[in-house]
Amino acid sequence: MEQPRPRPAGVSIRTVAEEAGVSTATVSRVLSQADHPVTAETRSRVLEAATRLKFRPSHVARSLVTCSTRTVGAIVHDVADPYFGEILRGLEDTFHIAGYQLIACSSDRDAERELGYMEHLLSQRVDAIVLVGGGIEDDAYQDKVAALLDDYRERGGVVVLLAPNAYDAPSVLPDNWAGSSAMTEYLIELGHRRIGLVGGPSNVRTSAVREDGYRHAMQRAGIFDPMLMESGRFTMEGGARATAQLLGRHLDITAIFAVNDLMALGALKYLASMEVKVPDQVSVAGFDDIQIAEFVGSGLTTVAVGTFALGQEGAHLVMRLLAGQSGRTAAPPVELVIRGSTAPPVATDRRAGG
Amino acid sequence: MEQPRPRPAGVSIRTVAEEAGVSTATVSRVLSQADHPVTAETRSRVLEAATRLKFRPSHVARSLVTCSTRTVGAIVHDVADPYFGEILRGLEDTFHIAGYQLIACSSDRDAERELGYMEHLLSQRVDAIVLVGGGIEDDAYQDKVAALLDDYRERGGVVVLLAPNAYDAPSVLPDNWAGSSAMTEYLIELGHRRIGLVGGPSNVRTSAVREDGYRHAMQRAGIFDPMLMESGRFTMEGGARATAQLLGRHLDITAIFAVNDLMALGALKYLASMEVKVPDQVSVAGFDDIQIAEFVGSGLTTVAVGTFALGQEGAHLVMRLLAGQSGRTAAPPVELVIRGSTAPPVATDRRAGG
DNA sequence: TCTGCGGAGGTAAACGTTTACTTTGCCAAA
DNA sequence: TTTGGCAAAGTAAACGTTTACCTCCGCAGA
Repeated sequence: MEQPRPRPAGVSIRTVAEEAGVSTATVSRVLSQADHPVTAETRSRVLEAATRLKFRPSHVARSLVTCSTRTVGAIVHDVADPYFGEILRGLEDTFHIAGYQLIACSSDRDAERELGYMEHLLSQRVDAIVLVGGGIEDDAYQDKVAALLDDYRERGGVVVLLAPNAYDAPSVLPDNWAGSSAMTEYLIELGHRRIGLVGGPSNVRTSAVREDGYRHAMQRAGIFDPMLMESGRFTMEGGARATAQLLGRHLDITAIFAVNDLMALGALKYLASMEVKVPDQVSVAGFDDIQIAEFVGSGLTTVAVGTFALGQEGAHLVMRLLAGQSGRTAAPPVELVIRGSTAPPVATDRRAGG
Repeated sequence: MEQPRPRPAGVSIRTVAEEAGVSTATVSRVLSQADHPVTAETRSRVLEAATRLKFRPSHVARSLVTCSTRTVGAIVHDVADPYFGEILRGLEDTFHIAGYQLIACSSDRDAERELGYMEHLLSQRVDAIVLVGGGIEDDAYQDKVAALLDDYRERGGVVVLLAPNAYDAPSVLPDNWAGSSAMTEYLIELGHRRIGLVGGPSNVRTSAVREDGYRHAMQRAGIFDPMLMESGRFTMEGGARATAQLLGRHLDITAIFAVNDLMALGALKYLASMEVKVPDQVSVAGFDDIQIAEFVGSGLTTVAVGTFALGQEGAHLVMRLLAGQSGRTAAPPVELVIRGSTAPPVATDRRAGG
């Protein structure tokens, strides 16, 4: 199984100690900046020996004794998805400053795979686990997750949520519901009535919450119609397909709200292929405000969740918890970003009797 | 410095051994699937005890003795950049199957930061380091990298390159030069003569290589003009800015070739804001074929490097090397992907006496 | 009956650090 | 001169595994 790598002629702390003519304790004290006093002369002797031998303390040995790996695992749905990429970057940046490493895990929204990753991370003894992707709605899976994570936290592990999840833990969650209903309201205010919703997989919580915000706003305006909803995978293909479905129903849809930017891009692509003008004939709005959103066509109207900042906040929360401080769950505000893909519907009503 | 997490009432292999009434060696043999024989009855006793105690072997202790962390570090320029995100995903997927973890490091094309990450990874005793981003052109930096990595490899570490680098190591490199010259030739064949090049940072090797392919093709056609070249950061903003510069020179540019898709998106954005029609007035081509390329407007013409596959190949190469097999450097072919953003230049020549 | 062998299990020494607990001087105060 | 205290260093026991050896036992072959 394990390829038995030949044990390298290891230069360990002991080698350095001999070279410098001191004990290993002293070397450790110098190299790990412990607060034990060491004379300047001894210190420099150690430092010199260390560089001469190209010594680099083994993080794994250190972890074993300190019970801290200074590593955190982030479980996302897909690193290749810009939304997660950006959050990851936020996490990484602030963790990096504090000397923490980040292990990225793409669960692909697959319960099996996600659990596998979690177990791996637990074995790895990561100091914390950040659940970036939304939880999956599946009882058996949720039970296992809860068992695993409860156990983990009992043993000192820290868990932080960056998306809605059935599992309860400190979190920093953008207000998906508010963003979604606000965007829907905005479209309604523009004058749209037949607003199609392009939703994500029904078993992903984030998606469900955003759909709910839409539904609420539509109902409040008295124009909700379940036929206006369609869902697909959280990808561009998924968005294109769902849009095709929606338009295929001939409901005189004048606006499409996709619950994530990638799906909105798919919608745009489909509309372009059908030669439907955006926003002249159909408005399109997304959610997330990933970086490209600003650069596609005349800009995609969307809900900014501040991906990068979200990651940073998450990392800070993790570190506060690690330091034993009580991490308060936070809910950063979301913000409507109006760009060129939305406009009032055309005044001319194609239906008889307006 | 280190927050001294209270040493958890650890359930270790010893606890399990006692619970099952066997020695730690036996527990280890059962749990690590060693080939030492164990009776079915003992095995099940151990397994039972382990689950009863929720025992999960410590990867860090195991790493200490096996000299293998089953972890590899990937240094990219930016996880939030789709190009790297996709490669990372390819790496992760195939590493995951083999039970390896991936630590993602965004160097931000900063020599200091990259070196810091490398040192961190070495301390961490990762089994391999994958350099995904192109090397930076800076002698002092390159020397340090070489010193670090040479030392690392002497001690059994594996280094793999996924982009051109001054440092020499096994690699899988898409043929950047060929792709770039092929794309330029394609634009020339379409009839374009004034083809602007939107280049990346001059100190990033990948960028330099791609620019060189362009230059070669242009010179071969006898239409090279350094004024047609402009560069910026490898981002959408960078692309937009460089495009603005280029067009500001009034060179009758009819096509723009950006050396990466993100920059091409920036170019598209700028052109849209200037109400320049693509491809009617100006053709735009990119490089990389990131996922969104297909979904922006009528599709971005680009050079596919097979990001995902590149990652997969890279991971396989790493594992071959780790297994002691000689990893042959590979150069997967690139491929022109023609989409809607390119077309022959307009026949009407605005210049007098054309 | 003896020998040898192989299966099943145990013992204990690593692996490379940190750190609680010494020890050793040295100096000031009594 | 003793005492106490403190700075600077050393000793050795962890941390949680793996694994090279060793032991024990039962059984087949001579």
